[in-house]
This record gives sequence, structure tokens and C-alpha cells, in this order.
Amino acid sequence: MAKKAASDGTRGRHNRRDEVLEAAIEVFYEKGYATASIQDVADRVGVLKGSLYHYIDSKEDLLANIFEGSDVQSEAIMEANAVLEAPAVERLRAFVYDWSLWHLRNLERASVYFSDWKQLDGERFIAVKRKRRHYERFLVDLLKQVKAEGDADPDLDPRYVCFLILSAINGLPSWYRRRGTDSADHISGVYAGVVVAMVSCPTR
Amino acid sequence: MAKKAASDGTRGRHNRRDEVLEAAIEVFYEKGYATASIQDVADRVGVLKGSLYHYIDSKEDLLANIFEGSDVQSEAIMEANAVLEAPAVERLRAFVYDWSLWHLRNLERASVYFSDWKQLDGERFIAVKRKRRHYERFLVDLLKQVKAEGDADPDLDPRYVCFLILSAINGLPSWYRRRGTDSADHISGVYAGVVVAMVSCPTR
Amino acid sequence: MAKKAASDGTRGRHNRRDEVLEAAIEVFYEKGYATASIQDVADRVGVLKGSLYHYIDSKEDLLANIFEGSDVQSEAIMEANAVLEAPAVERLRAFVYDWSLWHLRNLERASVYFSDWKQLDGERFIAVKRKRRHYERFLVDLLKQVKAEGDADPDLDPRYVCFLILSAINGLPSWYRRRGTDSADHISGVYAGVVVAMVSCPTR
Amino acid sequence: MAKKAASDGTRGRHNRRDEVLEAAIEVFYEKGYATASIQDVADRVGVLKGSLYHYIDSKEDLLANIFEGSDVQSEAIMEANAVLEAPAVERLRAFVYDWSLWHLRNLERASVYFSDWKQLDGERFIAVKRKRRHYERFLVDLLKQVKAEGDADPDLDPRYVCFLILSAINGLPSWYRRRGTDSADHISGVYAGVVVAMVSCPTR
DNA sequence: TATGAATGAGATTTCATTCAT
DNA sequence: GATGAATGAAATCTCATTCAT
Repeated sequence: MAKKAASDGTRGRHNRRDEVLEAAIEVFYEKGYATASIQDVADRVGVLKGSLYHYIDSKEDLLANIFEGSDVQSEAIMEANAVLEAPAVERLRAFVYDWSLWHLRNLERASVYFSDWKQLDGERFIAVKRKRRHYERFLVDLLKQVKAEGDADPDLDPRYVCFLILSAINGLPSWYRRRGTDSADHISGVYAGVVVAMVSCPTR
Repeated sequence: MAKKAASDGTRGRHNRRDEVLEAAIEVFYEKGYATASIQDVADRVGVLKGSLYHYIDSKEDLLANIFEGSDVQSEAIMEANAVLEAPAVERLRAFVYDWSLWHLRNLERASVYFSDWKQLDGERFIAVKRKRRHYERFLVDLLKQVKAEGDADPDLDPRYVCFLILSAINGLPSWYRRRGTDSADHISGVYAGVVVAMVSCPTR
Repeated sequence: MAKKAASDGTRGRHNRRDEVLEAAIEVFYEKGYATASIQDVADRVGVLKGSLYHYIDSKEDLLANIFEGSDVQSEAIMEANAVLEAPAVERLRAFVYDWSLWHLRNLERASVYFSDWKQLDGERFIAVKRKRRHYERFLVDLLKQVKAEGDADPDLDPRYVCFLILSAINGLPSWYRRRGTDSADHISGVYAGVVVAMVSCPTR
Repeated sequence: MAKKAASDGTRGRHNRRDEVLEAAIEVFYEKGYATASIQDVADRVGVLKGSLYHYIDSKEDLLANIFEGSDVQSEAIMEANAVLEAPAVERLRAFVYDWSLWHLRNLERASVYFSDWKQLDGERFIAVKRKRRHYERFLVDLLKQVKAEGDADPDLDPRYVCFLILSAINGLPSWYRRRGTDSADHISGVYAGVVVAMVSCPTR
């Protein structure tokens, strides 16, 4: 009894299952889901590969669990943004900033989220696509509001600009190095500023 | 030896080896390089697995050949841009347009180019990274020229904006559908316009 | 906390070890010994896999224990038959009746006894074959006595008829359904009657 | 070309696929389907286990193929019997003889057919049960005809006697040894004679 | 060129069993 | 007694690659 009493309340203390998920994120980031083996994940955790199956049902289930965690986090970012009381253009800036920051702070997770979703099977594959459309609609709506409030170029195409922004942010993990000179905050700020400039200036 | 002597001379005429490359691009696009099997490629070509090895040396060699083809094409785009006699801002517009158009017209090829480069082995892996830095420098230089010519926000960070632009374009194949309402030309034009607006307006 | 200590002393009351054996019989009946897992048995009992090993030494030991129980019961049937004071033909009838009834009343146990004996290891495998020969000899002797007492066809081949009878009874669990219209007693009576008819009539 | 020309017309010449099936029958007979491994089968054939998958889709597919072969053969026996022009009692004798003989001549195949059908998956599992009911109906009908023609005890229960006969024959492979003193024909004759005696004599 | 059988290495997964708590 | 994490061996299956024909 009192099995996990010791680990509770301990700051940053992971349980084993989370350790497995984190290890998998790293491994999948480095090799790609399809190339990475369960053996690789087990090696990283420091157990035999058979032992992993106490925590996961299958390799794909592992991937799905990672996605679920990412979904929760990204959903939170959108929800926090939605309740902001500010002009749409400032909410857009905040969204780009927060979304960029999440990608930079969760480099590996974000990269997997973006790269390996094709590997999910039918059911979950569709769920991810639905999620993705959800993000798009959120951002398209935001852009429309910016236009409605007169802070954007009237000719702005919200749909294509939405894709441009999301893709630009999705690409962050592909070039950002943690040891670089500028902080994640700084880069997020640059991205947010540039995006706001982009939507507000008339297309030339 | 003299493998393709007979079929040459006809421009645009595919020989079997090109057929294999095209089939591989499609298959890798659909499943990802790691997940796709040589069997899948053979099925698409309509030959037996073993027969593929008359045209390729190995699965990875196949991927490398695809990359080489992509490199030639993208190199050509950069070179064509470099010889343009026009203000930097117009060369930027042209580059974004051409580069976007190539991604849209070569959906599968571009997607593989962007997604599966991690799967190349040491030697070629490094070559791709070098190539990538080459693109970056090209675009960073172009952005600096735009600044120097006074057509860009003086505070513009060429490096981060470069990454933003390249990522946005790399992301095109992930959402573009050939059967959509707008043509590839149109979308490329929107991207080019938006990017020019972005760099020329002061960051707010 | 002394879980079922209080319940002992009540005749027919199962202790935990018997529960495990009964659960195993059911599970092995449903899936076959080789296919069934220790996990399946644990699930049926309602404990965790590891806990089973308080009651058994190994999976095969579990199977062996089941066989031992079956042996005791079948031995008892033969012994009860052997002490009957009656003409051989009536002892034959009684044996077929009792043996059939046991198979019908102990459907799962009998089925396992008949199906999974190949899975026992060397030592016990041999023991089961010895046991089996023991039954055969018992029945062959009985048939010989029936012949000697003039109640069977003089041309009857006791060995082959013995096999026929035993196989027919062994097969009972493969088609009998507890919810059928006729009772186990009735079916046993039919079998006994038919067998007596078979041995007593001249082969045509 | 002429790839299999040499093997055609050669009496008893197996192709590799049949070799695999035969090897599997032996191995499954010896160890049981669930206990036997693909490795065991490959060893018997003399190839690596991976090579087996040129001929089969899966282990279960292998079992299913074996069953299909058995179905074809047993169906043929029933059909041959159905067209006999003879009193029902003689057709019964012939059926028991032929069916017994098949079990004795195809010891391992018949044993697998009888023992491992539970291991088939849903679809095929049901198909086998249907087949089995088909046999039962065939034999029950035959017994009814014998009764109708006055050659059987009027009190005979066709259903239970059918089960008794089928079970007895199914059990043949469990005790018959090829090297025994009596031939398969002889034993089949004994079984046929005994069964005819059984049905024709009044139950005592 | 084309075939397809064969290889051999490696992938995912299962599972009986042990053991510290 | 009970737990459940961990083990380690083995099982099924896949697949890039080779090669004789």
C-alpha cells in the first residue's frame, strides 16, 4: 500500500509510463516512427523490450498516446487564446507567439506530431485530420476577425495565409537548435511580429 | 551496358528506369519511405520485386536518386532566379513564386524531399544538409539585398524570415489538393504577394 | 485477511487451489491448453497472473494436476465396476453407462483429458499412456469375459471393439450440449444399450 | 520456360507447396497446431522459416489449407457413397468402411482435422462446424433409411448412434499404429461389421 | 531483362516465470 | 497471500537483397 506515496508531490517526478512516452518521443524524433524500433525505445528507457508492453499495447498505441498528449497541450493553447479580451490582431499575435513557443519548447514532440501522423491507423488517422482542420478553422476565423476589425489587408486570403502561418510554425523544429544564440521567446516574438506585419500590410 | 541507348532521343519519353523512380516517388509519398516496401514499388511498376534490382542498387539508392533529381530541379530554379535583372524585391517575389509553384506541381516529389531526408545514410545525409544550407544562404542573401535596396523593413531579421518562408513553402504539399478550386499559379501568386508584403512592412 | 478460513470444514466447499484447478479446466477446455495463457486462468479466477504461482508450480504442473484429479475419478469408476457381482455383460453395460455419464457430467474435464495429454512432458506423458493402456486392458478383459460367458458374438475382436467403445465415449464431449433435450442419464443409457447390442449380435 | 514441364506427368511428384502442407500435417500431428512452430515446419521441409511465407500467408492459413484438402477428400467419400445402388444397410457398411479406411490411411491428416479445428478463426471455425453438421446429417439420414428398410432396430436412436459411430471413427488415429499386425483394410472391415451388427440388433 | 524461390536478419509481440514489496 | 514490474526466451511475420534459370 501507499505504493506511490513517495513519488507524489515530488516535483518533476515521472512515473514509468511517462518515462516510456518521453523516451519514445525522443527516439521517434531522431529516427522517425517507422524506422525506430521498440528495441530503440527500450534501450533508451533502460529495460528489455518485452517490459515495455506493461505500459503500452503496441507500437502504434505508443504513437497514439504521444499524439493524445500533444492534442491536450495544443488544445489548451487555443482555448487560452480564445478567452483573451483584446483586438483580434493582438489575439493573432498571441496565438502565433504561443504556438511558436510550444513548438520550440517541445521540439521533439512537435516534430513527431507533424511528421508521423500518416503512420496512425484508420480510426486515429481520421481523428488527427479532424483535429488539424480544427486548428485551421480556428486560425482562419481569427484572421477573418482581424480583417473585420480593419487591421488586415482587405484583400487578404484567410485560408492560404492560415496555411502559410501554420506551415511556417510547423517547420520551426526542423531548423531550430536549442543551443542557438536567441531564446525561444525571442524567436517566437519575431515570428509573431512578422506575421502581424504580413497580414496588416497590403499585398504588393 | 548501353542500357538506355535505344530509347534516348525522344524528349519526355520515359525509359523503365524513370518509371521506377516515378513509381517510387508516389509510393514513398503515400506511405513514407520507411514504411513503403520494395514490393510496393514493384507492384506500382508492374514487375516483380527482384526485377527492380536491374534498375536500382538498393532501396536507399532509390531514395538517393530521387533526391538527386529534386536537387537538379531546385538548383535550376535558384540559378534562373540569380540571373534575373531586377530589383531584389522582385527577385524575391519571383523566387517565392517559382519555388512555391515547383512544390505544387511536384507535390509528391517535394513532399518526399521534405519528409524523408533523415532516412539517407551518413554521406548523403550530410550532402542534403549542405544543400539545405545552400538554399538558406541564397534566400538570406536575397533578403539582405532587399533590405539594402530599401524595400524591406530595416529591422527585418533575414535569418528567421528565411526559415519562415522556406517552411511555409515546404508545407504546401501537406494541404494542397490538386482538385482544389484555385490553380497552382494562383496560390503561388498569393504566397509571393504575401511574402513581399511581410518583408516590406515594418514589424508592429 | 483469512479470506476463506472460516468456510473450511464445509463439505464440497472449494478452497482457492481447487478454484484455480476448476478455472484452468474451463479455460483449457475453451481454448486448448497450448493456446490458453496463464493470464486467462488468472482472469477467470480473479487474481493477478503472478498470484497463481502460490497455487501452482508451473503451467504444465497445472495440467498435470488436472490429469491427476481425472485419474482418481476414472480409477474409482473402474474399481466400482470391478467389484460388481453380476454377469459380465451387465458389468459391461454398467461400465459403459458410468463411463459415459462421467464424460457427460464432466464435459470440460473429460475433454481436456482426451485432448491435451500430448502436451505433458516426458515423465507424465508416459504415465498417461500407461494409464490409457490400463483402461484398455480393463475393457478388453471385460469383453473377453462376456464372450466367455456366451453373451457375445464368438467372432468378436475384443481389442478393436474396445477401441471403438472408448473412442465413442471419449467423443461424447465433442457434441453433447448441456442444454439439450435429453438428460445425461438418458444418453448414457442409450450408449450402454447400443454397446451391449453390438457385442452380443453376430457380425453380419 | 517449360518451368514445370519436367515435373508434370511424373507420378507422385510433389511441388514445393504440397511439400509444405505435408510437412505441416506431420508436425501438427506430432505436437498439435498450437504447440508446433513455423520453425518446426520449416525444419521439416528443409528451408528457413522466412522462406515458408512464399507458400503460405500465415500459420493459420496453413492450417486452413490443410483443412480444405481434408474437406475435399471427405466430401468425395460421401458423394461416392451417395450414388451407390444398394440397400441402405450396405451403404452404411460401405460408408463406415470407407470413412474408417480414410482415417487409417491418412492418420496424421485425420488427427489434425479432428483435433485442431478449434484453432481456426471465426469465419473458418464456423465453416468447419457447418461441414461437421453436414456429415452428421448424412449419416443420420443413412441410419434412418436403414430403419425404414427394416434392417435396423426400430428403437434405434439415429442421432445418438450417429455420434457414436463418428466418434469411434474419429478416434481411430489415436490408437492405430501403422506397423500393427492387422492391415487398415482389415480394421475397417471389423468396424463396418460391428457397426452393422450394432444397428441391426435390438437394444437389450 | 525478367522471374520467383530462397535467404537471413530483424521487427513486433507474447508469455511463463520470478521477485521485491 | 497478493501484487505487478521485470525478465528473457521464443513465436510469428516482414523484407531488402541475391541468384540460378
